[in-house]
Amino acid sequence: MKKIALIEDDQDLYSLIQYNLEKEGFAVVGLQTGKGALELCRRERPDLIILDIMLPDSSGLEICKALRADPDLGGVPVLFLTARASEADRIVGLELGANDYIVKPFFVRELIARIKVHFRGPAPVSKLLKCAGLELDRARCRVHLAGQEVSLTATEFRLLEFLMSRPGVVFSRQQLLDAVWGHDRAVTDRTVDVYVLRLRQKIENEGGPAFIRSVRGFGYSFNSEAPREQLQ
Amino acid sequence: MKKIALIEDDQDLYSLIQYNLEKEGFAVVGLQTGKGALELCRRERPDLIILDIMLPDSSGLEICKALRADPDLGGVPVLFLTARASEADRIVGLELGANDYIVKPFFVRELIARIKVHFRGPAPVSKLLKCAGLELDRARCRVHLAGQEVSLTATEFRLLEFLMSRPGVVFSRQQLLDAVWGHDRAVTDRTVDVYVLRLRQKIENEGGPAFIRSVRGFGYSFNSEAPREQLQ
DNA sequence: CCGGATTGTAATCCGTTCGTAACCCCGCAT
DNA sequence: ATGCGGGGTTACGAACGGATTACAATCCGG
Repeated sequence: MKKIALIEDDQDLYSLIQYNLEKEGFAVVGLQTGKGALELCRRERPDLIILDIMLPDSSGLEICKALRADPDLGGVPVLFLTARASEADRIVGLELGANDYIVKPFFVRELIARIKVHFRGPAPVSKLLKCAGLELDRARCRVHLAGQEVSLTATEFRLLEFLMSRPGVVFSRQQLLDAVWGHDRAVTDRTVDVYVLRLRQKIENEGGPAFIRSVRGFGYSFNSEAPREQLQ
Repeated sequence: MKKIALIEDDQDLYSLIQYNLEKEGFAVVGLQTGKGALELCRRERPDLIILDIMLPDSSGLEICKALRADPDLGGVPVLFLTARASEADRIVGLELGANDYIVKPFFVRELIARIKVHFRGPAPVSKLLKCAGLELDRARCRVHLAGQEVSLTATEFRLLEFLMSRPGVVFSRQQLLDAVWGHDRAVTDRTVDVYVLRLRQKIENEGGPAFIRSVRGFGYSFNSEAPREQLQ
């Protein structure tokens, strides 16, 4: 569960935001003054900080500057929430290191949506395709079968990737050629057979599940139906 | 130099934004229609995409969805620029995968500031990248192997830094050229081979770990898998 | 302005991978 | 049985992709 620090002096607004954040499943820690904000963040290590700029005892801008200077908190997204709407204010806020600048009045649900943008992470999470002991890691271009790495060639990898990304769907040889080899390439459709064979030899160690299913007269598909031992 | 794709049908607004982006040192590629936007992005590989929602021939929302589904472009920040100001519109836009949602009319300098937020690097990455005796200090631009300093040229350093910052992820030669050399430079992709070789000669003293992995048909990656002595 | 370092390209070498053709095998319909 | 259509399997030459070397162009400090 993500933890959000909320620094906002207006009691009503504080409660409103807190209520909505908690409804969304976030943990909220916060203050209605600016004084202890830095210490709070150091102690609580929030995943994101919502900062009012005009606080009675100190400026949100100062707090932001201090946060950015802190080696432990420098990477935490800061989101300004303020009534100061002028172009100059916005630019100062953003250039000071804030990740977003929201002007009051604002829509609560937009605030939530913007918070979620930061948690979506710029991390192009390595998309893993998994099925019954078979794991394909797109980012790493690697395939593991029961924990053991299987070495595939580029074409084998792309073919398996395509089939695994649409489990159960049957593709004709021509469709596979278009998708994996490319429309422009002029390749015999029997080539697909050979690659399916090569894949099977590598990932279907005998006794194991039959991952690739031949559909007579139509083509091939990745076996989504709990590909346990084929009992024929 | 960062490259920005601008999809905006209004001619005046397009020119205004283009002028200001270029003044800030960004390279701008763009279209005034939505039709070829996806192809443009696939071809140009921008670092950020500014997208109008209401285009004459297609919807920016659709383009965004397609961008997010593309494995190569899914990680590129998308910034909506639109007159649709309702709460529902904003939420749809942000939840569709946009990284920011700016309502017209807007301040040009705020747009620039928000773009820079994305380039500040969402990377709260540590200044020191380490892996099995290899240490790269971003701030000092120095590399140590088993305590000994290794002297790298600027290009070698940037290439190693990029690879080490995303261990395990495989990058095509083109991606590496875009990231390390920059989009604008016209460089053969074979050049990457040469730099990988030079790096290997400097950091892979024989008998030691194999840090850079060649992935035939795909590209190169930094070896994250506990690159201990190769036992062959 | 010189000389070394750095950068990018071209050319070569070599093992791997690719794609095809040919053949085999199986199930099915006549 | 027999022929046929479609998939499985094998083998092989061609093409590709990556490593490596050599070299020209450019940068940069003295």
